[in-house]
Amino acid sequence: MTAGGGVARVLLDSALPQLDHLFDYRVPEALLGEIRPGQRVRVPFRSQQRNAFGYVIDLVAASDFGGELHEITDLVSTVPMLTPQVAALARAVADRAGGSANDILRLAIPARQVRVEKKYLAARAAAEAASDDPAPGPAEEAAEATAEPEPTWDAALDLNEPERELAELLVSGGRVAIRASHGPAQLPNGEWVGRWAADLARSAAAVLATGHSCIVALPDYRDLDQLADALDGLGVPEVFRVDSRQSNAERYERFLRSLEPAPHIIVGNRSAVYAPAYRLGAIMVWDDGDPLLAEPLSPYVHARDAALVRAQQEEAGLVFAGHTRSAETQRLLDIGYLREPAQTPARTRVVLSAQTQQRDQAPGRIPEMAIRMVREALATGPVLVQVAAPGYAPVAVCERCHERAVCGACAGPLAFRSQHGPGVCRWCGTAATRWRCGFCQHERVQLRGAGATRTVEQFERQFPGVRVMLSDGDTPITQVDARPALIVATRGAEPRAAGGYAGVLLLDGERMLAAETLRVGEDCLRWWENAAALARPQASCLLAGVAGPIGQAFATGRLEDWLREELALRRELRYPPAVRVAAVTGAEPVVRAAVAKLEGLGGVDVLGPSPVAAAPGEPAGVRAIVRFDYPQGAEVASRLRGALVADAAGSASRARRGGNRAGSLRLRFDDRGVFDA
DNA sequence: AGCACGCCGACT
DNA sequence: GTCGGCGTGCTC
Repeated sequence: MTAGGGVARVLLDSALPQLDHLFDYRVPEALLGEIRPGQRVRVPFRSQQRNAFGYVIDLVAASDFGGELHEITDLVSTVPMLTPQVAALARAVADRAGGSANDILRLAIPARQVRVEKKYLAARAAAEAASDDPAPGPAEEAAEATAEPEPTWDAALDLNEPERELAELLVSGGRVAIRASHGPAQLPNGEWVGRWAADLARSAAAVLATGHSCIVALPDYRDLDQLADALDGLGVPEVFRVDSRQSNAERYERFLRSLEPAPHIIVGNRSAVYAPAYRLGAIMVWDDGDPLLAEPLSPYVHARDAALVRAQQEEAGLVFAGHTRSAETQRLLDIGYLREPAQTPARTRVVLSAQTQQRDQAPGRIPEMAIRMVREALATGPVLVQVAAPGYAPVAVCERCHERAVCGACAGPLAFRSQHGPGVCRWCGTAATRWRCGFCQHERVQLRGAGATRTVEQFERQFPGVRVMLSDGDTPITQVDARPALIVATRGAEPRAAGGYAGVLLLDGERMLAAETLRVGEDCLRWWENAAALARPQASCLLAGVAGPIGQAFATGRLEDWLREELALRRELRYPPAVRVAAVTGAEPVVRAAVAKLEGLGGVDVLGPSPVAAAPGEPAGVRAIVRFDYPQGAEVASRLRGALVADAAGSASRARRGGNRAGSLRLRFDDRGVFDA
């Protein structure tokens, strides 16, 4: 607009959905040539006096905004913190999930630390002054990116042929699902990690060796530790760790270094998928079925989905690796979006003992076959015993025939407080005062599932003189040594053993399978498989009390057989991941208005709205669940987002009168627990 | 979020 | 005629 003056398109820091678009500002004379895309700026907003912060997304010659432009007030920092790739990613991911780009940027960009930044910039300036050939700054990335990639680190290590081939496939945009090998691996410093970590580290290193960056996202810090140690063992430089345990200063320093135009490896938790990466070659996600990879903050985007979007946008490779496979990953394999490389991963021998359990009459007793296995294994090393997490309701079975006790009215699960008292149906609430087994007419139930502490006591009695340790959520153990011992662990809290376990016993499979969730089967396979992977190569893993297709799938390792059946069922019933879902919550009229916007869209159906319990500090509202086919995703998200923006306008005045803004519209896409109680 | 604008009822 | 209630909508 102004002659000679550039126009900056700015994304403001604001959680308001109405402000989630670009605003144009004039670049003042004093800042001409200084302002670059990605920088943080201060701008006047809604009056000349009040200010807002934001990121410069683009610089253009003229604005197509009708009104008069204000001028940028200040340049906050010369560092272009928001790379064009991350900006595009935030926009696309937010659009897909009905959220604001700002919500994603909060995960992508750490809080600025002025001291850290000054120190970093000073060190860089000094390095440039000392060298004839100044290192290019982040701003020159675009120019640099057109040059041929030059490996900064050539593996002095012995990357073998399959690893190099995989890396080549990935950096040219290949997408794969990998079942990782079971068993342990020893690092040069003598430490033991999972073999999966050593293998994944080599794959990431192979990507780096091609001159590309690689991002690896893992669910929790224990996984992260193993991968970071494995990379360290390989002597890979330029590994940046991103996790929630770092101090703000540390995190910001890593972030600044990852903005530099040099290939690097990012190892981090779910938000690592948003990290800046020079010349991104591949994104790897470990164990994508782990709920920790689902972001708990709005717009609740799962790292898997963000990785899918980012790999597509940057034409980077994509790896979903794990001992097991999520239904989502299986679906992507089935539709041909992912490929499975030809390989036969090492796998622990699995044995089922369902029959033994059936004959075992005493409640809560450890099956005879399991006792034998544990005794033999204890002769050579530590033995892992996996039990259900505390808080799991005990399973009620017929005392005589061991069939599950179900409600006479609706066949739902019965909850018993004691062996003798009456049961209550967890689905329909009917009290089963005179329960009778539907198979053998016996009248008494037995409660299965003892809890970790009781299991410890049982093993202490059964194996006098043997060390018995407990690792649970409250007091987790990370690692145990190679000496014989019994380690009782709640699922997910299993320590790893130096050299691997001599035996693994999965004790509460039946009880875990009784959880009333859509994903119970997938979750169980993941818990069992991850425990089995902790065994040493010659050892075996015994799963007690589980038969049927899921037991077979686990015993043979052919998880895909079970997953395909499961997916077929979900397709039939329109459950995710066969379809996508969005939960629409708020006051009834608001939810109805939002859902009404979807009328006439094919491939979309709506469940509800139905009342939901009042959240703390909120009045009871309603929730509708929208189910839609994948191709409708963009349209559904944009229409619901439209309803959200409209509601936000009204909600301000409602809040002034009513006191709070309760009842305003909330959206949540692809919530894995949306169908669970 | 705040703040201006604008459209109805009650007043000097 | 004008003042001011608050619902509606915009913020470059």
